[in-house]
Amino acid sequence: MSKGSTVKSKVGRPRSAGATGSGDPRHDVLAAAGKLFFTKGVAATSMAEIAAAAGLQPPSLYYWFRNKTAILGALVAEANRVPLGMVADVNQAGGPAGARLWTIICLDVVALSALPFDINEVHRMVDDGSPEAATYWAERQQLIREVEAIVAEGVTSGEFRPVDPRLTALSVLASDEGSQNWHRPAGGAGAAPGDDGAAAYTPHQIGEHLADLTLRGLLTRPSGLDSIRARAQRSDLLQQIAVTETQSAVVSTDIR
Amino acid sequence: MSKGSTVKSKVGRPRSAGATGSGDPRHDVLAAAGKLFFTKGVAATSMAEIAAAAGLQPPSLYYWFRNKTAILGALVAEANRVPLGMVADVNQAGGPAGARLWTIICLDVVALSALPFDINEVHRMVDDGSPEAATYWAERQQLIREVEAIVAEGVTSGEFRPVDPRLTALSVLASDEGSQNWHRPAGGAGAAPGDDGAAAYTPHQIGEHLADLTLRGLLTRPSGLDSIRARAQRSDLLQQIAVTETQSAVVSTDIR
DNA sequence: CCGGAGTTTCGAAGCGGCGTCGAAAGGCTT
DNA sequence: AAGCCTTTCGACGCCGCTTCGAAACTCCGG
Repeated sequence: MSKGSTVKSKVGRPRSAGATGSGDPRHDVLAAAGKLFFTKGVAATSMAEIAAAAGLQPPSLYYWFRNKTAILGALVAEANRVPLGMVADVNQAGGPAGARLWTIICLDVVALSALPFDINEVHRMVDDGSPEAATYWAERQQLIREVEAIVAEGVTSGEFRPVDPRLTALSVLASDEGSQNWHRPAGGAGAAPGDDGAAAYTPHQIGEHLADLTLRGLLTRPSGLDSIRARAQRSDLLQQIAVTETQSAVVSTDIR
Repeated sequence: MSKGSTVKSKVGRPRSAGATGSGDPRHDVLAAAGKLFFTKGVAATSMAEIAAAAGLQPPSLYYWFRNKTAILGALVAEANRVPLGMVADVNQAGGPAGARLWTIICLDVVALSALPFDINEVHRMVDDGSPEAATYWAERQQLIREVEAIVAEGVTSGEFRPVDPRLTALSVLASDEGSQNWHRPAGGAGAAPGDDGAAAYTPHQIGEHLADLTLRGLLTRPSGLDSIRARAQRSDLLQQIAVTETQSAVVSTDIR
């Protein structure tokens, strides 16, 4: 076994079509799959299409990935890890729970929107017993717990109303995940067929709106929202939004 | 053509298995499909399984429904119509925009939770050009517009902060649709595999929590939330929740 | 009682998607 | 030159949705 990725190797049977791509077939497959998942949706994308886009015949995909779910799994790995890392950064930066939560909501919306697929579609495809499914769900549970902890902290400090932290954390993530597909080409729930939809809004706008709405709903002293926004904007964490936005959609960074 | 539904007719070729069910095959198919969609999810349910549960062979399904999407479409018809009728009722009952919106959010969560399938799964399956898809999306657009109108009304009256009505309406519906699957048996995003999940909460609890959070985020005078809750609880509209909850899941009322 | 029309069901088969198997076609090492 | 390893592919099986045409029965008119 080897699968010498990131190395442009000349070993192995040559392709029927001339060699195309970067020299790292695994990366090419993920890039092709991400692009197709983005434009057509996951279920509507066939292995044959992915193979063709990657310059391979369909069976060759199974040398690099166990099955279609594994391809999705490799792309999905980002889906929780990016927000999780973000939460860690925000927590390390410190500050009141309100400011941290505001930043997290805003960044989470942008991060989810930047994914090459609708995260809701993933929740249905990855419900088998595969290993990547297990890690995905475990990481997602951790993300919920992290948000829950921040909410709980805000409640005990008196910064937030006495809400149920777990329920609130779930609500926050549900909003984020529900809004991330408004601007997708393939039948988004907001940008429905035959309608202008919500494509007019940028992920950044949506994130700020959602963060405002949620925080104002939580704060004991709603007038504190302005200072929270100010503090969050000052933090350089929001600068990363620009980065995340540009690298969007098409899996430019290599998946690992 | 006839398809004499609701009539227990003795015409037609007899079934290989003895005649089972209510005498209305169309209804039997929908009931069987609803039950299976609920327990296994839509994608994981095969036509053969639906046929078996309805006491038919697979091809016979296509006498009553054009295809699998049509079965889903018949079940989905409720998904928008119930909330739409509810919004009409609430608007007719009158009162300030805040109280109406609170009731709508709460009822919408309960109504969506009572559906025999995950509405998010529908958003992906019904993106073809079929007629029931068109009506579904049209009705959904109308639901968005109704909520948007209430928000706009609250904003102009000064009851709500000056938010973007459309963005807010989309956020509200996104939350509702994101939370409706926390208590489903088949891989809900909240009640994830290998975790206690959010199954502990009833749809009613979730709805009230979401309504509180959203309304408090919108109200110019957050302290008004208490009176809104009181007013909403007084309205007999909430009594319908009990009804909706009992008739849940399994498509007891005949679909038309 | 007979024959045709209408209704409902089914068996056989097509098609397209995912995934497997074993072999083929190269380079690399000895 | 002879293996060995890596990568790719062709042929194939299986399962899902769906179509087609015929079968099986009732009903009704004569």
